[in-house]
Order: sequence, then C-alpha cells, then structure tokens
Amino acid sequence: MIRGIKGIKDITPDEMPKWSVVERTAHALAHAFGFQEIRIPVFEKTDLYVHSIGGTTDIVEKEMYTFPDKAGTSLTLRPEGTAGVVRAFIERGLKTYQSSRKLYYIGPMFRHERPQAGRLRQFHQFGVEFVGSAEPSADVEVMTLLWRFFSSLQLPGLSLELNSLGVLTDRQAYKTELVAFLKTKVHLLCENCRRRLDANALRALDCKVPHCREATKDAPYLTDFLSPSSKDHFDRVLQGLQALAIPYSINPRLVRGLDYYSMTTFEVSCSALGAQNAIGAGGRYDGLFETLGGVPTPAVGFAIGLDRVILALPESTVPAPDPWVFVASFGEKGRPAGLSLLDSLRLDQVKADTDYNASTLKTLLHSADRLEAPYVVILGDDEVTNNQVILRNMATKEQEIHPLNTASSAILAHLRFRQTRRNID
RNA sequence: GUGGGUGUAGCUCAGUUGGUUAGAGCGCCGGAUUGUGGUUCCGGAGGUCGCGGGUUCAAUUCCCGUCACUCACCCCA
Repeated sequence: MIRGIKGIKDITPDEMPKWSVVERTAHALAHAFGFQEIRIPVFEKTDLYVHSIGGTTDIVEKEMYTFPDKAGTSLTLRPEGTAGVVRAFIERGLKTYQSSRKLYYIGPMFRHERPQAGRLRQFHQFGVEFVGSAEPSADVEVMTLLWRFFSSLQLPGLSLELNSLGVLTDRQAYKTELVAFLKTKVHLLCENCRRRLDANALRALDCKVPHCREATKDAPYLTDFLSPSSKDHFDRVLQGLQALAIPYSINPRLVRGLDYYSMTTFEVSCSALGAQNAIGAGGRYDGLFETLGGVPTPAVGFAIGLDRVILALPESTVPAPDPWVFVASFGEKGRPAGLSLLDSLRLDQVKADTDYNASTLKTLLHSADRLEAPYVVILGDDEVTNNQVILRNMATKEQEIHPLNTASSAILAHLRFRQTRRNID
C-alpha cells in the first residue's frame, strides 16, 4: 500500500462542513472589507522566498521544499503567501490602477517541519495584503478583519498581542543597545540565543527557554527606541483599535520570524489549541516591495492558519445540513417513476438522492436512515397505479399523500418551509 | 534536527507474570419482519497482535533494530 506523505493530511468529506463555514466566512468578510481575491502559484523561484523571508530565518534555512526543475532552476513550494502576492503585484502592475489595493488569498502552504498537533507540512492559510497605504488606519483595518473573522466563527480563548518594531533606523539603534546588554548576560543565555547575538539579536527576546527569559527580563524595550513618527504611528494604531473596541495587549517581546516586517506586528493566539497556538499573525512590511525590485510601497497584512482554526472551531458554528429527500422507489413501475421524480427534484434545486443498490422498501428505508435523510418519498407500484406518492417524515413517522404529477413542487414547498423555520429558530 | 508515548478486528480499546482455538463495545452482513428505517432478540463474517531479527522447548507478550502514528522541544500560521 502506498501511503500519503508524512504531515500531509486529507480533508475528508466528514470534515468538509467545517472547512466550508470557515472558507465562506473568509470570502464574505474579505469582500465586506473591500478586499479582492487573488490566486497565485503554489511554487515560485527559490530566490523569491530567500530574498523576502530572509536567508537566516528557520523557514529558509531548513523548512522549504526546494527542488530543481528540468532546466536546473531552483524552485520552492510556497512556505507563505505574502512574497508571491507582492511578486505578482509588481510583475502585473496592479498598483497602477489605484492608489491602494486590497487583496486576499486562500490556499495551501508548505513547510518541511516535524508534524505535531496543529502543525502540518501542507497547511492552509487565509491571508490579506493591504497595499499602498502607510496610514495607521490600514493597520487597524487589517487587524479588525482578523479579529472579526475569529469572533464570527466563535473561536474560544483568543488574545491579540501587538508590538511595534519601528523603522529600520529605530531597530538599528535599538539593536546596538540590545546586543550590548545581552553581552553582559551571555553566560546565562542558551546556545541558540548566543548564535542569535550576531545573526538576529531581536529573536533572543522571543526565546522561550526560562533562563533566557530571566536573563532578558531587564533588557531595554524596543518601544523606547521608536522615533517620534514611529511612536505616533503606533499610538494611532492603538487608538484605532480602542475606538472599535478590539481588545489587545502590547507585548514588547513580540518579534516575528520573517525578516520583512517593520513597524506594527501582531499575533492572535488561541488557548484552546495546545503548543502550536498561534492562529493568525501579521504586520507591516513597508520595505518588501523595494527588496523585490518594485517601487517603495507601504503595505500591511496577516495570515491565518486555517487548519488551526478548524481545530479550535466549536461544533455550534457548523450549520445543520440543508434538508433533503431520499427517493425510495421500487417495483416494475415504481422504479422508473422514482428516477424521473429524482430528476425533477434536482432540476428544482432540491437535494435528492436514492440508493441504487437497494430494491425493497425495507432496504431503501434502511439506506435512507443511514444517510440521515429527514424525508423519504415512497413510490411503489401501488402508488404509481393510484397516481400518488407518500412523503414520510423520518423523525416523526408522519406520512402525507401527494399527487404524483405535482410531487416535486409539493416536496419543494415542504422543505423550504422547514428551512425557513430553522433559520428563524 | 532532538526527546517522550503508542502500534492487537473497519473504529475505540482490553488481554496474555511467555503456554493449546486472542477478547469486548461500536460498526458491518443475515434472520425474526415477503410494502415501512433508526429500538429489541438471535445468528454470522472479520485478526501476518506494525515489520525484521534475537533469546526460548514455546514470543502477540521479553530484548534489539526498523517503520508508522502521536505529543513535546525547536519554529511557526
């Protein structure tokens, strides 16, 4: 037997109702906020990711699915969405149409990590990119969409944390101070953090090793090094969130793992989730367009891990399936009459099905029961002779008789009535 | 990449201090019920005990290796 690949899951029909609500909510909210969908390739030239995500990040150093094509070009399965969107944006000249443009995407991403709860090698993200505005309102709008998405799905135990990394010169000034501070504590740091001193000192703040936390407890705060304009931007972002009553907390240690972030960064975690509890995160990336060869363009966005959303999704968020009817037709005359009734129901947009392997009323009802059909149409030779059908409510066992020639519309009315009642309830 | 846990029926799991035909619940199939399902009763099918090697008179059980799954570290969504 050939098995699937480690860390790569099938989404089975049983799980699809959850995915449908989640994806429907993503599309609906993104549209409501004025974002347009974009579909970008699932693989790109490796250089795109190396240059955007950063050569010293874990993603680029050890997590990418990279392979040469037949011409020898190094290609990589996308580990995240922003780089591809920005590449498409520059390459297709999407910026020329408007002063700012808002895009979103939904699709699979790939990272070669050790799988565990909430971490897969192929996972799915819903992401948005608000391109072309440096206004704090853009940051606020993106975070609002993020927060509204989670709350409309009723995810429990959420918290939004944010921080400002400032502009490049802010970070450089801070970095000098931080490295000087860390060097006084170097004997207390873990091996990983010692390496970070040279490569990426900010990441030491994010270290989870307890004695590192202790050692960096009194480290200088990046927020104290923000230039007046960076600080003003951050303050206005906070004010915007307050005005919309979006709860947040400031986490001065929040440092994102991708190199392209600047200014605002944020992360939503979900306490219902276990170790991999980051469910959505993002930030501003004003320098990325320039890095990738475009004109300097401010932008802010987020990515949400949909597989993690599914894990945390409460049962109550998934709507009950639409009512439908099972056609139980049997006998020499009943069977063909049932087939044409099936067809007219379907033409009327009523979900209708049967079981071709069952031929007696008993086995047909048994099938209907296993398929959890709320209604069954009983149509045997006797009914055809009397030009009628029996509509059986499987829960109450009530049966009604309808004329055969108008059966389809009678059933339609019945199901519609039931559906409206359910929506009112 | 590093560590821990677990692999027995389709599913969830017992069990064997090493000993003849390896069990339960659920599910599945048939019958009681030849035009009325989900309840009940009766019967039935289904297992290389992950794979390979070792110890032993004898291994599903003990040992070693290996693979898979899983949780955690790391990292991230």
